[in-house]
Amino acid sequence: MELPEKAKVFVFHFGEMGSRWGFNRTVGQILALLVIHPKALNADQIAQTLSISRGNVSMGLKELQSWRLIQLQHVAGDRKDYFITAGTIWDMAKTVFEERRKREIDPTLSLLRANLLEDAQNEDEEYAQQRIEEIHDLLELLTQWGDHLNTLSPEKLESLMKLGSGISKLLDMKDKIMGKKNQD
Amino acid sequence: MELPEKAKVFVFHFGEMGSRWGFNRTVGQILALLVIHPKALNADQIAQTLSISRGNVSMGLKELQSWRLIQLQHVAGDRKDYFITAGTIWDMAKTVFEERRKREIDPTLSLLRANLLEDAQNEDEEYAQQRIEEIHDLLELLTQWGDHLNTLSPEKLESLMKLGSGISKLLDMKDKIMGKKNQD
DNA sequence: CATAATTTTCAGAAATTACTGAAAGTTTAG
DNA sequence: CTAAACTTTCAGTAATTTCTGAAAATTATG
Repeated sequence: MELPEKAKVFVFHFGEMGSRWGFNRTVGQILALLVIHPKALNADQIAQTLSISRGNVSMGLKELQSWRLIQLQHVAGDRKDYFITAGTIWDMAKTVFEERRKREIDPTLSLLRANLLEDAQNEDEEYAQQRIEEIHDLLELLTQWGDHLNTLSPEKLESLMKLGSGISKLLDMKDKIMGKKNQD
Repeated sequence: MELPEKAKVFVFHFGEMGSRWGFNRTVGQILALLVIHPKALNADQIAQTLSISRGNVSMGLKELQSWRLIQLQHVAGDRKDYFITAGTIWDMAKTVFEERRKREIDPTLSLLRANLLEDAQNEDEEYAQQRIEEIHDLLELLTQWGDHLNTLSPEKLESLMKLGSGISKLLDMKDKIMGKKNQD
């Protein structure tokens, strides 16, 4: 399957960006291909289109499934496994945020929780302790906030994001009404 | 300089997580070390403490400066360059978000902008075009939102994040008051 | 159950990324 | 200007990651 020029540019770009997004070139390319392709594709089609080995495609698809970004789709009368992207672009973005949090924040948060309670032995350790605690609190806040945002419907989330500078006014408004009860 | 056990755990963990955060092991370790160390450190101290080569430290410090996460500090009576972390943990988190956006989103946004305007030649290209456009819109929205959040004071940002599920109510409130003017 | 179709695994090869340490470059002091 | 103190660069090496392709495992068909 030969891709149109524009599609190629898109796919190669995803390949190049892949490593910055947490996966490798091939995985990036496979994802890009599935994103722009209207119909489900099987592993051989992907391998042939991207000129990569069958084994590599298998590993890439596994990786993308672990990210919950693609899903299997069976095609009637065909024994092969076909794949499509999981949900809308918006869904995928949410998933990426969640998965990245799992991989980039959760391990650190666990470690800090486990190591946080013991007290410091001297002044230097006291300082270290404090900064580690700050990191812990920040990561915890971020995590909780991410959870909350994830419970919002796409519409609400979108309208929140589109508030722009309105968010500041809204916060002021809330403070007035609530009488700054939650201030610390 | 020998680190206390707890500090070691922290530093090594940052080293291991480094690659997930967009830099390498050494850079992660140097950052962690500077975060928990109360005083500024010079390159030799860092190299010795982490048991890595002087050249590697030089490259790592350069990288961390390009991330705007550390800054030079001169120590009176000493010709060596000393380094400390740039700002509070909170400041650093903001910086990381900004820098990651630059590295992970901006290049894609540029490409999509440049490639978005031409029209599709057939049905398949039309589909690809639409999905690419969705990605473009999403990235643009994310970027703008990030910009807005960055203009908020740390206090306001924190109070926004601490709203939790209150954010949903606040949005409803706003819709009522504004008469859903901005709805699309 | 046998066999054909398909997917997965994984050892070795290739490609990429990170690190060392010595040489080159820069800055400061006298 | 010269020398000493310090930093950066970078060629070569080491470590890590990715990729291939053939063999093993799995799944479906008759």
